[in-house]
Amino acid sequence: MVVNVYSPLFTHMSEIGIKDLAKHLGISTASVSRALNRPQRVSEGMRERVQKAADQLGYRTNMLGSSLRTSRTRNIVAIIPDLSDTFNSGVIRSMEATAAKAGYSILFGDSQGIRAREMQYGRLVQQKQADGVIFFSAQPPFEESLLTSENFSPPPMVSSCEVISKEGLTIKNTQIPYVTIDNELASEEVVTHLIEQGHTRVAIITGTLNSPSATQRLEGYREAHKKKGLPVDESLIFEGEYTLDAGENLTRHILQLRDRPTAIFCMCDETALGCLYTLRQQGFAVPDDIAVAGFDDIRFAMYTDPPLTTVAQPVTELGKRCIEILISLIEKRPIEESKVILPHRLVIRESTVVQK
Amino acid sequence: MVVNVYSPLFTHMSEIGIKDLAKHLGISTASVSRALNRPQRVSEGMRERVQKAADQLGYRTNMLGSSLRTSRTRNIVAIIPDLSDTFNSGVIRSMEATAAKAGYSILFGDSQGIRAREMQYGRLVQQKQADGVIFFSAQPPFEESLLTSENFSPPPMVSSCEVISKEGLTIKNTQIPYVTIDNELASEEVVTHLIEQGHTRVAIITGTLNSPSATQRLEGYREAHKKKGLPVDESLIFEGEYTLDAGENLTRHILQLRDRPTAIFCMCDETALGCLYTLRQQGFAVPDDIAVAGFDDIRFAMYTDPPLTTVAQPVTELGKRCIEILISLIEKRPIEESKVILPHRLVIRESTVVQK
DNA sequence: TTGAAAGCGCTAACAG
DNA sequence: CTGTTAGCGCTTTCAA
Repeated sequence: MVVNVYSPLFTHMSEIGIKDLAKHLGISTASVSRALNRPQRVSEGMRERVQKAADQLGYRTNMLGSSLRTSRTRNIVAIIPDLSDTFNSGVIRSMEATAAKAGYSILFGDSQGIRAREMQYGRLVQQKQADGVIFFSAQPPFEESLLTSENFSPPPMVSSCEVISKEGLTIKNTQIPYVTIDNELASEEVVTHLIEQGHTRVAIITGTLNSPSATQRLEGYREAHKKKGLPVDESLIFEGEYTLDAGENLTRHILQLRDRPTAIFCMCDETALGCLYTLRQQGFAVPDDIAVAGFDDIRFAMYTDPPLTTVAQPVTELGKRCIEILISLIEKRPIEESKVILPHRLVIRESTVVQK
Repeated sequence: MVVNVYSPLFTHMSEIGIKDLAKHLGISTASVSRALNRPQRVSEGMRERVQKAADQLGYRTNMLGSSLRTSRTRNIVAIIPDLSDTFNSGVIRSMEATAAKAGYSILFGDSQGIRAREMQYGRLVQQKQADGVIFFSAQPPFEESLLTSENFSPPPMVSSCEVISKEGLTIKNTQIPYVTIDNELASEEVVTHLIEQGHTRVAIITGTLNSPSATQRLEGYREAHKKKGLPVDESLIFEGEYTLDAGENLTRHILQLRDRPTAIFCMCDETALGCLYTLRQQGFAVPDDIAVAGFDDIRFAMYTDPPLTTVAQPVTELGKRCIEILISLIEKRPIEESKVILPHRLVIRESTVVQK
C-alpha cells in the first residue's frame, strides 16, 4: 500500500491517532505502539514502516492515553517560594534544562512561602498530573495526617535549598533525599572573614526565621563569633526577608543605631543590593565606613559598586542534582546519594576589603 | 452505612479511586463524579455524603482518567527564551499566579531562543499534555508545514513580548492573540528624551536583531532621530543580546571609538547594568560624561548608581493578560480583545539627567 | 514477531 | 435525581 499524505483520505482528519495509523498501515495498534516505544521488540521492517508513516502523517502520541495506561506522566512539580527571585530563577533554569534533556517537563508552582499553596501544588502529584515533586521548604507539600497515614505511599520527592537539617526529613523511616549547601558553614565563613577584617560589631539582616536556610545562616553567624571569642550582640540581628526592600529598609534602621555596626551581612544578595543603596543614599562609604556582604552570588553581585563579597552557591548543580535524583526515584533506579551537600565558595570582593 | 476511615477495610488501600468511593457509599461512579464536579446536578444529600466520604477517605481525582475522557488537562505550556532573565521571571511569576487562580498549572519551557526547542515544547500541546501554549517568539512553536496543513487545527495560543507586528500573526485567517507593549514607541520616547537632554550622538546596544522586540526598539531609535531632524550614525548601532555581558563588553568597545557618543541606550536593563559597570571601571561619570538608559525597569534599576532611566513594562499585567486570554480560548469563551498593547511608562532617573 | 483483547480511571449520553 | 454503559487512546498481557 502506498502512503500518500495528501490523499483525500486524510484531508479532514485533523488529529490522527494510533488507530488511524494502524489501520492505514494495515497492522495492529499494538505493533504501532511497540514500533514507536520498544523498537527492539519489533522487526526492522516494521519499525521503519511505522516510523515513516508516523512522520509523514504527523502522528503524535496522545500522552493522556499513554499516561493513563502506564501511570507515568513525565511531568514533575517544583514548588518554589518565589519564582522571580534571582537565585531561584537560576536554579529553575537548570532544573528545567536537566529535566528537558531527560524528556520530562516541569510544572513550576509559586508558593509565596504559604503552606496551603504548597499543598495545593502537592496535590498535582496525588492527582497523577506529575510523577514527583521538588520542594523548597521545610516540610513536604502534603498534610501531616497524610504523611503518617498507613495507606499513603509517599511519591518520589526531593527537598532542596530549605533543608531542615543534615539528617533531612524522614517519612515512615525512609529518607527524603535532599540537595543543598552547608548554609551554616558558608555563613560562618562570611562572618569570620568580616571579623578578620577587623569588625567586631557585625549586623546581620536575616531571611524570615521560619526558613531553615535563614536559621542555619544565623547559626553560622553565632558560630563565627564563638570561635573568634566575640560576644553576639542580639540587638544587631535583624529579621528581614530575602528581598531588596528588606535590605533597603532595615539598613535605614541600622544606621539610626547609636552604636553603629561597622559591617552588615545580608543573607541574600538582593538584600545586600538594597543595603548598598541605602548606604550610598545616606553617604556612607563601602567598605570604609561600613562593609557589606551578601549571599548567593547572583549575577548582579559583581556589578555592584563596590563589587559584593558573597557566597557563591552552585546554582546550576543544585538544580541539576535535584532533578537527576528525582528522576532516578521516579524510574526506580538506585540513587548514589540521598543527602547531597554541594560545595559553596566564599567570593571576596571589594565591599568588604578596604583598599590601601 | 457508617463510614469509618479507620476501618480495617481501608488499611492497605493506598490509593482510593472513584470506584472504591462509589462502592463504599453504595452508589454509582457517575454519581460520585457528578457530586464532585457538577454539584448542581445532584441532590443536596448526595453531594454532602459524597463530599464527606471523599474528604475522609482522602480521595483525589486521578486527572489522567478525567483528562483522557474530557480532553482537558488544565495545563498550559509557556515557552520562554530564558527563564532566569529578570524581566521574564517577573512575567512568569504573574502568569503562574493567574493560572493557579483559575485552576491551571504551567509547564515552563526554556527555549534559549532556539527554534527546535520551541517546537519541542509545542509538541506538548500536540501530545495533549497541555491545553494551550504561550510563546515569546516570532513564530508559533509548530512546524511551518503543520501550520499550513489542512488537517491541522491550531491549538489555543497567545503570543507575547516578541510580537512580530501590530497585525500580529495569522493562521488560516484566524488571528493569534497577542499581548505586548509598543516597543517602537517606548524606544522612541527614550531616545527622544536623550536627544532632548542635548545628546546628538546616542549609541544603542540592541538585542539580537532577529528578535522582533529588538528590531522594533531599533526602529524607535531611528524614528526619534528622524523626528528630531538628526541623522542616524549607523556606526553607533551595536548588535548585542539582552544580557549583562553584552552591556559590559560592547560598552568597552564603544569607549574605544574615536568619536565617542555621549549617551548609550541599552535595550534591556541587564545590559544597562553591564554598561554602567564598564563605565565606572573606566572612570566615566554617569550621566555627566555619558548618559545611560535601559529598558524594562527591572526591580534593580532603581538601585543602580546612579539610578537608571528606563522604560517600565507592565510585567504583572503582561503575564496576567496572556493567561486570561489563553484560558478564554481554551474554554471557548469569547475574548474581548485579541491584540493587546499595554501601556508602558518612561521612567526618568538620574542616569540621564545631569544634576545642576 | 505480530495480533486480539482487556482495561487504566474517569465522565457523558442515555434511560429510567 | 440516579444508574448503566460505553469509550476516551494507549500499552500490555496472552495467544498464535
